[in-house]
Amino acid sequence: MAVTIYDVARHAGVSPRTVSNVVNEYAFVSATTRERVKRSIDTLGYLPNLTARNLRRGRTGMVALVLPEPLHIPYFSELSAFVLDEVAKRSYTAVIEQTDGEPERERALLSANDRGRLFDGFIFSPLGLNSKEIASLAVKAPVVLLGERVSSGPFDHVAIDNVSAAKCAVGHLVALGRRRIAAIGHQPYETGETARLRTQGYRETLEAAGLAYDKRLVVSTPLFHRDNGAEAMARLLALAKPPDAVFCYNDLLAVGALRTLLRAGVRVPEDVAVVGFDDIEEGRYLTPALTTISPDKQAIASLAVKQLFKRLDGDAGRPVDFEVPFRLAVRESTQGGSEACEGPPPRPKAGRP
Amino acid sequence: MAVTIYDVARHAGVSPRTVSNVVNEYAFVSATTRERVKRSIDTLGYLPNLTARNLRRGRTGMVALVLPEPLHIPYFSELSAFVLDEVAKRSYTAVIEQTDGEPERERALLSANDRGRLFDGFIFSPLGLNSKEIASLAVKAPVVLLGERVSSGPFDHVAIDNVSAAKCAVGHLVALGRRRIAAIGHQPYETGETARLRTQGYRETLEAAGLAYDKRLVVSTPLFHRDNGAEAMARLLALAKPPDAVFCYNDLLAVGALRTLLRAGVRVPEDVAVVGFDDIEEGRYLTPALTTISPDKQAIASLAVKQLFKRLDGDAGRPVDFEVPFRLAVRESTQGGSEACEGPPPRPKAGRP
DNA sequence: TCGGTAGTGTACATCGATGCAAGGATCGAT
DNA sequence: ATCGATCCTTGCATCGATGTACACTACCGA
Repeated sequence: MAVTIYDVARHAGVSPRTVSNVVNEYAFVSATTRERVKRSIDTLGYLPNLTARNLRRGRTGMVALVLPEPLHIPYFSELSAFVLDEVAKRSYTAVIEQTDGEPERERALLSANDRGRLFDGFIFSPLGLNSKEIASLAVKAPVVLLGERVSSGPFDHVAIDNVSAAKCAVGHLVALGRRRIAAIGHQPYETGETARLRTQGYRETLEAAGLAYDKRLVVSTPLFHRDNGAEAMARLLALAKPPDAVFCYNDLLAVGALRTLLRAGVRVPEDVAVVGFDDIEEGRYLTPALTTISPDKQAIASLAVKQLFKRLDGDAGRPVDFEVPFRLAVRESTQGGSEACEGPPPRPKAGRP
Repeated sequence: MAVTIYDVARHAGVSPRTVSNVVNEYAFVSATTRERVKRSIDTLGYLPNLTARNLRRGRTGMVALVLPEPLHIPYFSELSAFVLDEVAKRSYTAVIEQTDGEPERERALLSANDRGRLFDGFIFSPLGLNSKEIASLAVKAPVVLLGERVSSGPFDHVAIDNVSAAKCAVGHLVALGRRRIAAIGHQPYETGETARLRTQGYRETLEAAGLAYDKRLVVSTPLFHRDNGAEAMARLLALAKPPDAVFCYNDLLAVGALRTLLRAGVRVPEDVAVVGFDDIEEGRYLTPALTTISPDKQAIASLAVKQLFKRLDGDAGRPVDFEVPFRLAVRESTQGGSEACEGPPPRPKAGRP
């Protein structure tokens, strides 16, 4: 039915191998032959069967982008758009897998128990599995981790410096003269490494500024969604002494917090300033527009994909950690002038010992 | 390296063919053999090589979800999440392709000039190609179209009734007593079928209510993004007689419009009521929360995927049109009581003549 | 004249699974 | 004892491409 390499070979009067050589741009094919074959290919409308090619080459031609949340979470959809593009540039196919943070699903995907070694490599944003579990998985394909560092695990890793970023955000609030600065999004769970780092940055900044660390101002949330933010903010407003600023661990929490504030008639930023994290597009169109930590998502995508393909091409060097640049995007929800605090330069950080 | 069917066969002392029979749950395998093979499979950790299987079966095991906009557009990311799940349920892999509405890219994907018949089927949300062009493509794989109907083309089709939905939205504004109702999102372009239908519903509702159709209140936008909405709203506010309500052709436009209104100190809904279209999560957390037409996205995804798989399973019946249910979600941006107007029941509409 | 090598093209095996068709085994019926 | 039918298992070919190894032609320098 479909045109195969044999059909082309017959039509051009050469062997299938020669057709293959032309298709793959093997150097030693005479100009004449090459032209003849190319004409046959065009005439017949031949397209290589990628399944066959991949079987022969021992690859699947696909990499998975494993996400801990459904695609409708803006941070991940924005990131995914970049990753898809980067992968497509390399004539590979990227498949998005949604784990919903379920450890079982993450395990299954990575250890390829799921669809049967369907992927040549993984870009993995873990949630359900903690560092040790991930490191202990016997994964055969290259994996690049996104997000929190798996300490000295066998994987490459791309992440923002969460402590610095949190310091940047909270420092901004301090500089604006805020004194009761709350935090929304702490996670006392096993997998909440991101949250822990951000809380650390928050705490250190307060202490450096001579502000007391008040437990009641740190609200834990099970997830990082809008409704969690709304609920957390409600709890903060109910305090005897409510905060005059909030640092939300992501923009969705901030969206929810803002909603609660505005519904309660609290003025933002006059009464309460709000800072988010992620810089999703949604935040720029809020009223007031959201001040937020803006990680370079394009950089995350391109560093991760680039590193993954290095591994696919056989690079067997030590695992590498990349630190992704970020900046504070100051907008109306804090309104201060334009504080500058930026992350590191856009390049690799260091190989690990 | 990887465990193959031969390894299992040797280990279990049977032929590869028998292993295959067990894996594929062929009926006539003795309980004893089946058990033995299964044990070997577990012991060795065998996983079928899907590439090989697909080659043999003449399939790729993949379907493409072809989107006209990047994934970070909320409507599409929400829809994609559903589609991915539906496809995964069927042990197939869904791949998201972003065309950015480029006709060339759409053409290439569908006519499989791109990656070489990589997909067994397509769920295609067209933008760059118009009805005729799509219909004229010589696509071999089954295609289910999302969005505007390709009149009597050879494809199955899932869409909302845009005219009714627009009527529902505008009718709601009329019922609230609004008299100068604007529309944002008209598209005089060749591919703007969605927009045209919505404008039609808008216009018919006005006329039915005895309100004049005023060209100046209908603002065209090149795209359906937030900034287009913001800009369009600014233009409307600059009119000598600004509107007292706006019907936006999607929620992103409404987000932008709302932003402009709030920045200008216009009260919503008191001075201007706003209705959107799509019911993205973002709208529910706006202040004021966005009234919007809520299409059943889960239904879109499941109808489209179900129909696609019918085709993959060999159903060669006439092309079918599905009409997707919708409802008006009344929220703060119009604030009226709870108008009810719903779309059709959730089932197939009709086969075409 | 002969060996060497660079340039072209081909034959055959192979990647890992499944379709096909036929070979045995078992059992009941005649 | 023989025949069929049913149940179970297998050998071989095949899906469409590419890796390997080798054959053949020119042309080079010795």
